[in-house]
Amino acid sequence: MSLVVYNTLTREKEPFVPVDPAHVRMYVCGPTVYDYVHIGNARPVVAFDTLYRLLKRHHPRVTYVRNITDIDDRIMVRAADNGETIEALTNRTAAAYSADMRRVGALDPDVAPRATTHVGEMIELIARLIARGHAYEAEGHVLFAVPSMADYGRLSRRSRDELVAGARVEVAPYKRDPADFVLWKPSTPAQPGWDSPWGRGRPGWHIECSAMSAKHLGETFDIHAGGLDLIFPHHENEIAQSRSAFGHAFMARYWMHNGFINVSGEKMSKSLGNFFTVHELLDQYPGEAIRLLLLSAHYRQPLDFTHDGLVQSKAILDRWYGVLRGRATAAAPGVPDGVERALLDDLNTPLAIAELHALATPQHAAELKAGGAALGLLQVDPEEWFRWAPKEAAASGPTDAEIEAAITARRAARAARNFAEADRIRDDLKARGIVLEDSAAGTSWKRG
RNA sequence: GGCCCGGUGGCAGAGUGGCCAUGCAGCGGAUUGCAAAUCCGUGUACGUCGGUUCGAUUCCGGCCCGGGCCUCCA
Repeated sequence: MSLVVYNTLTREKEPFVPVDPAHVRMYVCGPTVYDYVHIGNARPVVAFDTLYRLLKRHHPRVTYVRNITDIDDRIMVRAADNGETIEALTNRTAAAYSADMRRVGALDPDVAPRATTHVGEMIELIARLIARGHAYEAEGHVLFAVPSMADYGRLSRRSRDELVAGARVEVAPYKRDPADFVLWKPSTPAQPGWDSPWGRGRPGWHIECSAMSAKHLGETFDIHAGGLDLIFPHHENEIAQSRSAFGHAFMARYWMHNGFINVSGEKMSKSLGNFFTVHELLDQYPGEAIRLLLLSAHYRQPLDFTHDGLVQSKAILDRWYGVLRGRATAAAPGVPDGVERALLDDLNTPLAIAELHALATPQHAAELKAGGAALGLLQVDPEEWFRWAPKEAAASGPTDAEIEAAITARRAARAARNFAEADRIRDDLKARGIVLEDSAAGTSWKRG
C-alpha cells in the first residue's frame, strides 16, 4: 500500500515519491493573525494534520512547517482599531490559534515560523531575485518581473495575458508589467518597517513563504498545501519566487488544496461575514466533533457548514465512545487495513470514517480506537468524553457529585419498585441535560 | 470574458462500466418496570439530452443549474 495524492500542478492523482526518502518535508500556509480564525481556516489544518499523521506512519522522518503571518496590512489596521500594539495583537491571536487548533486535534507542526523573525531571509531572497534579473526596484518598491519567468501561471493554468485581461484592480504606475507583484514595499514612519537595501519597508505577502520554506525545508521539498483560494496568486507567486531565486525546476513536488466550507451554498469568508470562529464553536461543541465534521467530506470537496452537522458528528462520537466505554481499551497495534487504505488514497477520510463505523462493535473496540487514532479521534478517556458539556450548561448544570447522588437515590427507589420516584429523578436530570442509561452493569450517565 | 470545480436516496456523503457504500432521520421488531442506549430488519438514489457499449450514475459530447479564482482570502 502506498500513498497517492491529487496534485494541483497536474490535476491528477499521483503516487507520492519523496524527494528525499529519508526525510519527507511539507509546508502548509497558516493564518494571518489579526483575529480568531473561522472554521474554514481550520479545514486545511485538520486535513493536512491527518496527512502529517499518515506520512509519519510511512516515513522515517517528516518535517511539517505551518507558518504564522504576523505582518500584514490587516494586522496594522486591527491593532490601530484595538488601540494595542501589533506585537500584542499578533501574540494574543497566534496563541489563541495554536490553542484552538490543538482542541480540534491537530498536532503541533514541527516548526511554526513567524514572518517577522524571517525578514532578514526575505531581504536576502529579494536581493537574489534582483541579482538574477527576476526583480527590479521602482519608487521604493521591489517587484517581481513576471515576464522573466517563462512558465509563470502553470499552477493556476493561466497565462500572463489572461491575468492582465481579467484584472480587477488598477495597475500601479511603477509596474513594468501589469502582472508584476510586490516583493517589498515602503513603510511610512508610522507603519512598521525594516531597513533594507531599498529603504525602510516591509515584505509583500508571498515572499515570506518562499523564504521560510527554504530556510526550514530547503530550496525544494515535497508537499505544499493550503486552501483552494491560495492557488492564485499566493502559491503561483511563491513558485515564481522560489524557482527563480534558486533555479530549480520545481519548488514543491506536490501541491495540495482543500475545498471551501460553505454556508448556504456560499463560501464562508471574513469579508462576507458568514463565518463562525472555531473559538466560539468550541464553547458549544467538543473539538473532536468539529474535527469529525471537517473530516466527514473529502478535503477537496466543498463542505456545507451547519450546526446540525456538528450535532450529528457529536452523536456519532457518542456512539463510538459508547463502544469504548467501560472497556479500558488499548488501541490495537497499527491501523486497521480498511482505514489505512482509504487514507492512502488521497486522504479519503469519509471512506475511512465508514470503515470506523464497521468497527464500532464491542469485539472490535481495540481496532476502532486504533483507526480513530489515524484520524486524530477517539483518544480521550470515554468517561471524560461523556462528562463534556457546552460552556453554558457546564457552568449552570449539576455537578458530577450531584448526579451521582441522584443516581444513588434512584437506584434505591428502583430497588423498592417505586418507579414513579425513579422516573421523577430521571426526568429531573434529563431536564438538566443529563441522560441516564440503565444496563445490567448499572446506570451510566452522559451530558447530552 | 478567461480559467477551474461540482450536481448521488428526506439529509450528510463515498464509490463503481453490470452486484452492499456508510452515517443520520423515518418505519417495523427485539430488549427494557417504563425509558435511554444497543441489536435486527427496512429504501424503484445517481441534473438533463444525446453518443459509445451486450450493459452507463460511472466513459464521451451538448445543455441546464450551483460554486470558486482572475492580485484581501483556508
